[in-house]
Amino acid sequence: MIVYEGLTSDEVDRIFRALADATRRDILRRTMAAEASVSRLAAAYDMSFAAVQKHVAVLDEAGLVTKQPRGRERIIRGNPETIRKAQDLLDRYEEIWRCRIDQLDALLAED
Amino acid sequence: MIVYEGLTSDEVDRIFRALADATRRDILRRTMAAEASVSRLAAAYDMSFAAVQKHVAVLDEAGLVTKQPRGRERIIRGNPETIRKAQDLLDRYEEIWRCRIDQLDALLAED
DNA sequence: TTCATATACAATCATTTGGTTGTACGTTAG
DNA sequence: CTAACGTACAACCAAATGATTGTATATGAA
Repeated sequence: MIVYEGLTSDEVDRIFRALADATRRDILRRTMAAEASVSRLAAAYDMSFAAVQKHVAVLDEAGLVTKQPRGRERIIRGNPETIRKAQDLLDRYEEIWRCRIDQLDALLAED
Repeated sequence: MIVYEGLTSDEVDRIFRALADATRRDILRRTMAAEASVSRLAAAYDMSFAAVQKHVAVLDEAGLVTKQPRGRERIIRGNPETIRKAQDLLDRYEEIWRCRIDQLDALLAED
């Protein structure tokens, strides 16, 4: 069931859910600035490697980062394309609001 | 602990978490287009009134809608201000990415 | 006043989430 | 080859989420 921007409702769920955690947002920030391996990322946080690994998986399943094998490492990179899709979704809500205001203005202008 | 745009990390959590559910996004869409009471909203979904009431509460706590008493009803309106804040947050990630690309370009230009 | 409506809120329950530890496997360095 | 490193994944646990039903309270209409 396609909803918008070629995204299903579940995919949108995953994107916003992935963004709803401070650790994941920080991982996203880091990997947008520079690629990093999972273990490199894990070193930055006060939690187990497996926990960070899971956070990366959530971001990956949302399409917010990509995971590319390189030797024994997995290189994580932020994916600006999905960020853009999220922005487009938010734009729609603003647009809906503007339409309402325009209608109100039109109504008032009838006087 | 202020993070950005006058929002704490918890507040950002709440905004994205609230957006990570199709029913809540639909409530947001409706209330951005036109104000509605909780019972009016509840009539639109195949779930209990209490469930919809909870979804509205999640949106309210995130600041994505406002709840204003009017008689025995509560009038719900979408709040474009918080949508804008979420957009600003996403803008930052794109900006971080652009900086990385600029640095790469600069590096390549050194030849 | 009386009754229906709109909301609030508590208790409950199944599922998901965010974390842990432990084990296994592939890869690189010595 | 062996040892260390990086990752994958399963099992487990506490807490949060998304839904339910039931009860209480306030408002509006008759």
